[in-house]
Amino acid sequence: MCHCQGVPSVSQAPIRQNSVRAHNLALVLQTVANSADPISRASVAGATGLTRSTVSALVDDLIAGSLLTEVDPAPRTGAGRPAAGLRPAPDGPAGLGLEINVDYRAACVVDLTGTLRHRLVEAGDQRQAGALSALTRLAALARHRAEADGLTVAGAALAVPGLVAAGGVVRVAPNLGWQDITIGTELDGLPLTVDNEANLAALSELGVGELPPSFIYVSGEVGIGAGIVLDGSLYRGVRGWSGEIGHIPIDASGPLCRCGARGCLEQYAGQEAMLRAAGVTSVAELAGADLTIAGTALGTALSTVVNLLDVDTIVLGGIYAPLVARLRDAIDAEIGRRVLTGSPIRLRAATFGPDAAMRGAAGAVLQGVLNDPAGWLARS
Amino acid sequence: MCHCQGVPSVSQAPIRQNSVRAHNLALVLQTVANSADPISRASVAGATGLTRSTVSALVDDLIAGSLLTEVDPAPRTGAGRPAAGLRPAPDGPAGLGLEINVDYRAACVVDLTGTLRHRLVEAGDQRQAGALSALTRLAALARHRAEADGLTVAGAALAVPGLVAAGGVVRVAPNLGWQDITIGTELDGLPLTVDNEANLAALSELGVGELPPSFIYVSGEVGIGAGIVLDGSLYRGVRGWSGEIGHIPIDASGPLCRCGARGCLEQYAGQEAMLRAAGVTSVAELAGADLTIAGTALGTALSTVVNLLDVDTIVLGGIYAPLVARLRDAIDAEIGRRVLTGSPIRLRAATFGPDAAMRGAAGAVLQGVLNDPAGWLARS
DNA sequence: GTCAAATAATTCAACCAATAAACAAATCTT
DNA sequence: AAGATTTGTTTATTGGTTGAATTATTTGAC
Repeated sequence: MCHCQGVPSVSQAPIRQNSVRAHNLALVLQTVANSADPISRASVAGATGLTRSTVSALVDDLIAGSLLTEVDPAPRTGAGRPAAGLRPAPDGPAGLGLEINVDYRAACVVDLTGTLRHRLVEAGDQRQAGALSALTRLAALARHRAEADGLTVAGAALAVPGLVAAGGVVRVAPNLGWQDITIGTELDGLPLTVDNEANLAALSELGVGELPPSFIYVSGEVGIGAGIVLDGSLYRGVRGWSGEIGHIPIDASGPLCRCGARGCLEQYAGQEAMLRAAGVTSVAELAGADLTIAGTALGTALSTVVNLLDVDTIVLGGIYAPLVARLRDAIDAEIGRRVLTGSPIRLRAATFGPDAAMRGAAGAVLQGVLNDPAGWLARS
Repeated sequence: MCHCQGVPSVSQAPIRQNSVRAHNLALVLQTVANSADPISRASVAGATGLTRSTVSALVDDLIAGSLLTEVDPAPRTGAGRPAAGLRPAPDGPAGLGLEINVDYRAACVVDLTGTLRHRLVEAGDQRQAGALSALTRLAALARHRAEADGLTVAGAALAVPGLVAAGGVVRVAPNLGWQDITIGTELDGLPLTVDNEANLAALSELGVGELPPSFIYVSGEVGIGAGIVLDGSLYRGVRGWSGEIGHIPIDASGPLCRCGARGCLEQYAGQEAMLRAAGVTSVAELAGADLTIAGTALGTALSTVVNLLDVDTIVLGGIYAPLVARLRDAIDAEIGRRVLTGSPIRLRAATFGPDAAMRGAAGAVLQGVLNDPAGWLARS
């Protein structure tokens, strides 16, 4: 019948008075969290558009719930009563970030201030049976230490190098040899989310520096994956399988790829291809090699991504992070040639290096609290 | 300082009581608009989660503002007082959709029920000076006719085959020979938005049929563009230049493209390439031709898009729309080979054919009203 | 044919949360 | 020491939703 008006863009849920408070609690909490320095109630009111009295009431709730704390007033500027500074509480909820990869498992705890409180890494081949229960033990240890600090772990997120479907099901993780492994949505009573390693690594960059609203995080490992952040939030795709850029065709007559096609990106910029081209055996040795071939292939593939999505920032992570200086020229040249709009692209190395996925996982948990502090406060 | 929590995902604006009403008005209006049949206040309450009394109050406002009307009750089912049916009003706000292309200009008026009320098309080369003022006259005529029907034109949107920046500036429209043309944000006192033709055409598909939340609209014309709809809303990119898929590399040793690279998609599936390959001179004759080369190239490029964005629906528009049957096999084969996740992809022809961009433009205006009915009601 | 049951829609008192304005607190300026 | 200035709290008011009671209108049963 009526075609043209499209699907609703207003969220499906009704707004009641409760939702107003929930929204404004999140607004106040995030305003404090995104401020570099301690910030006063009055400044929060100014930044959000809420009145000072409303902010005071909301802040009272947030302090009572250990989401904010008052700190000593910032150095004062002029006349007037000195402000009480607000900061995210260092002793409230914390995020438990987990990662499992081919040759290590890891867990970390990050508090609301963004501080890494604990970091546990265990090397070793994870392609064995029992890897998951070892990870569970590691997670329990990290949680125990966090709770000894007075933190309350709000949830856990696990980064996996593979395709993850809803409900914590790993459809396939080729390098781990996993297929249709159900990890579930709970870990020792803690809510658990499982997500692709590149997606969570991309989240770790959100909030770093100048906050680009949209960017692509490219994760170079054995395969090549991408985390796509659009307008400030991670885009996961219909089934959660976005960002598979490893098989963008570079040259139809190129080398045969394990996927069956010829000349995929992975055959030029994948870990093994780069090692082979450079004639070395370890990733560390790549720092001294000529990476023009890989850089050009990456630039070609990223041109397609930029032409399609019009993003202006690309973050290189995984094995690429320490190699950005050597890759930049070839990538820039190719993007300059192929991106029609001539947009300048900012290319930068991942901030957290090998910890990116784990840090992003912990950050994802904390995001949940920041986006719904009312739900956190209402927990029994 | 505090890194990991990321940018706020809660909208920056505070919610006050006004916003509650504004949101719920939109919720009720959209619930009615998205219902195939007339729907009762009670059903709206059930669907939205609001109470019947709240819905009644909101509906009163919407009816008073000519956004909804009561119609005869639907065939009743059992006992009880019969419901009064609600429908979008056919005599309220309307959207004015405009399009300018190489060889025609067009205007249409669509009302809130999705009905096309007027459609004006003028053939002729638009690459001349004065094309814009001719379009302005056509728009005025369409508006005049709509107002003679008792409609109130809420705004206008113009589809242009080129890159459009903020503020109604056409950065470049190669086939029109335009460069840095400022069209502005107003047309005879009406709010005007200017957007890429493929973007608006994509919007025309939103709300058709089973409402896929994410899809790609591919517009085949002289060049090839794409409109990207993710999670129910159009993704425009950082500068509004998303969807440039015409120059995805298909074969590094292929024919030289006007962009300077070799083997771009446009060289296989662009209008001129297809005509040349088929040995015909008009688009209509393509219906009888072998389109395997174009289909394979399209399939290769779309595989990249699907691997990157994990969308499950692709709509083929422009010159591709009537050719879907002949293109499908080659596209499907290529996607089947190259999309690693093995996801089934739905491929379908555009619903509105050559009117897609114009209809989408009108729809975009109506979307604005549907998303902010309170703003519409508050106009003086 | 009348009454009970069922469903739709409206009315009204209660409640929740934000607002605005007045007030209290703490510091700076002169 | 007095006034200016800014922060933070208190209190009455307002807007908007809720929930229960009420009215309206039909079907079905006796």
